[in-house]
Amino acid sequence: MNETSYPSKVKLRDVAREAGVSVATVSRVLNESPSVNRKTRERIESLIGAMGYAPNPVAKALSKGRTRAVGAIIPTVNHAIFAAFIEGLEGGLDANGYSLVIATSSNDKDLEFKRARSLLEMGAEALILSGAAHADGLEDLAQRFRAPVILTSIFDAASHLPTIGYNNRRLARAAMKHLVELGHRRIAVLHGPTDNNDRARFRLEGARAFQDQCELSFWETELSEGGGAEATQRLLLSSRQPTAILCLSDVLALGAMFEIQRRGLRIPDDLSVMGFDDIAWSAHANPPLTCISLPAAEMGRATAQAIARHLEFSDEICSLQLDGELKVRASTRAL
Amino acid sequence: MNETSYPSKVKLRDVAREAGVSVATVSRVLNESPSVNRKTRERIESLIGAMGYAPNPVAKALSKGRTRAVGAIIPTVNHAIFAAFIEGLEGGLDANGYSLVIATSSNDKDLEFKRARSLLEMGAEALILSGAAHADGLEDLAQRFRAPVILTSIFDAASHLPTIGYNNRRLARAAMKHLVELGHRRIAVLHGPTDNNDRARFRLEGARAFQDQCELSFWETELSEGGGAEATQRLLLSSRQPTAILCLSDVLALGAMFEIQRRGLRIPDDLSVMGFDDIAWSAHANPPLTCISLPAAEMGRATAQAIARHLEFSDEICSLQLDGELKVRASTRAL
DNA sequence: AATCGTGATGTAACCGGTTACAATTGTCAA
DNA sequence: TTGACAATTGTAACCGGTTACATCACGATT
Repeated sequence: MNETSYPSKVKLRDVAREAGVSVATVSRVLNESPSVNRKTRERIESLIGAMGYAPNPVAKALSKGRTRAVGAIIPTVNHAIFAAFIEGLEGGLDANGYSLVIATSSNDKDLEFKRARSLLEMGAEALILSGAAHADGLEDLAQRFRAPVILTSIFDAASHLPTIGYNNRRLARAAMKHLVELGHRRIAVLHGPTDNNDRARFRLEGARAFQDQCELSFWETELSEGGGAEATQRLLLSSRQPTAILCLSDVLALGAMFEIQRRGLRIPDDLSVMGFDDIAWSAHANPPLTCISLPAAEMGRATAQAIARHLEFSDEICSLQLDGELKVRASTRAL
Repeated sequence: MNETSYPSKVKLRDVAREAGVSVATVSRVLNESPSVNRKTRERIESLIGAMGYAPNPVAKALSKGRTRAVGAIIPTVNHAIFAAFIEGLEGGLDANGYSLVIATSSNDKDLEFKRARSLLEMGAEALILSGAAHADGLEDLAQRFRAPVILTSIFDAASHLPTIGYNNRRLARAAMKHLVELGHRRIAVLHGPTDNNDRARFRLEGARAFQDQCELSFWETELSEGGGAEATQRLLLSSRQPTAILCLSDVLALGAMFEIQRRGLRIPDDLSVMGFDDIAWSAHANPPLTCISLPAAEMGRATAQAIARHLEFSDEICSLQLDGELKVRASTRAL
């Protein structure tokens, strides 16, 4: 430490002066321009290290017209599946030199629009959203800022915006198929709010595809463990008891399992329970939860990759379908 | 829509030209300088609206020397308690016109240091960390960037950096006290990794305070539901069975409950279980989990407030102790 | 009438980088 | 010797705002 305790921020020009060259040359060294003499480059590089110079990213952003920031708006970070997604996303962006700015929408389209505007005004170079349904004008807005929009958590080949996610409808069908193949014919479907949440709607549609083959009942509730418990309580009081419950989100399944066991019923002997997401605890539940497993973290990484490639090399952002997977564990049984 | 589909970004100077004034005047209108003639101001304001002008935040940041971005580094977003914190933080910052940039450290000090550097180099005006233990030099680094550092999830009046959080030691003592008052004398304490995690260590110390009054055993495991299940499995095989398990994180408690019930034991009849955090599902578990409830979202909001006030009005950031609360539910019983 | 003060606005430097273009130097072939 | 050319480096405009300071018009004061 031979520096003063508060080295007033060293700038490009300071390095240049010290090195006896112009700012342009130092800038070239920083930007790995090939046309710098090797000795000069080395001298400047060591000087940069010695002086502890770090380029001001704001100035760089202004002159390059690039912020290297990406904005993501998710309904809530407080939900394991989004958290896993964010984790993958942040890791993937960071590895490519981008930073992630997060905002939450609480599934409110207007709020989402506001947050989108502020992210874009902040300089976000791309916008990551969840689901397919958004406020009118959001797309125009992003276009005005020339920021690509990527929809996640869903896959829709027909969407004119790129989607990176799963085919929720198909996966819900796969879940139903599993239950039906086990012999279940009376199935209760628990799901979160469907307005303002198209993923929930798609999953619901997938489940409904089996309406002819079995007796389905649908129970909407708040998307939380409490909601799962509450809906289960209701359905256990209904006249025709199901033999299986399909929860279109694992958090609902957790609540359902709690409630079922609270009533003294056994899973899967008295009632099969199936989830959707495969969040961290699902494999360790009692009994381990059969569910559709979604690669949320991978979705985050894939999204990061696609954005980085688009922003760096103008590669088109292609929709990408990630495969969910049926994880048969012990919470479902054949009738 | 009488604009072309891609209105090439309108700038301050465009508005100025259109209004027939200089850029300075328009800038004054934007910055609410009082010395602008009312009629001029109104004309410019309406023009700003009509032209859809939005100031470039990067340019503003460069000239003002302010980015209005705050960086937070948390171990993982994929954990309900951090997620709740982030939610409160993001909301609080947004309300004050700041944006939140998130990075994760995986409880790795070196990685945390790297992430801190990149956040600061990005222009973060403040740095929010978790816990008290950080890489050497991190504080110097932040000082060099003149960014205040706030430690969260802990409260330590003696820390020379401001801390906003709970007294983990005291709260762990409160948890133990509850169990002891219920008559428990053989207690197993489940906890996550303690190296690189001082919050875990503090909680552990708090629990250890009761070492004289009762027989304690400590079980370290991975901080996850799986870890909780695994440790519980081990401890249920041990020779001296505890009458109660204190889990120093709710996720561990969830795993523990699953495992206990998997073994056919009843909670709390055969074994009391207590948690620490009070995450979303805890109140709905079967049985509802007795635990120490931490106001994580409030911690986020308080942190946002403190930072905003510091950055706006240079108010000193004061340490703030938030009170956890013992929530007695049904997973513990008197012996 | 000359001076002064005040409110409103303009001018231009500045924030800290990037980069097009100009300038300089040295090398080599004609 | 000299012109052409390549390699290196410098100059200065530019990114889009902010703001200190200068300027100007106009009514009030003496």
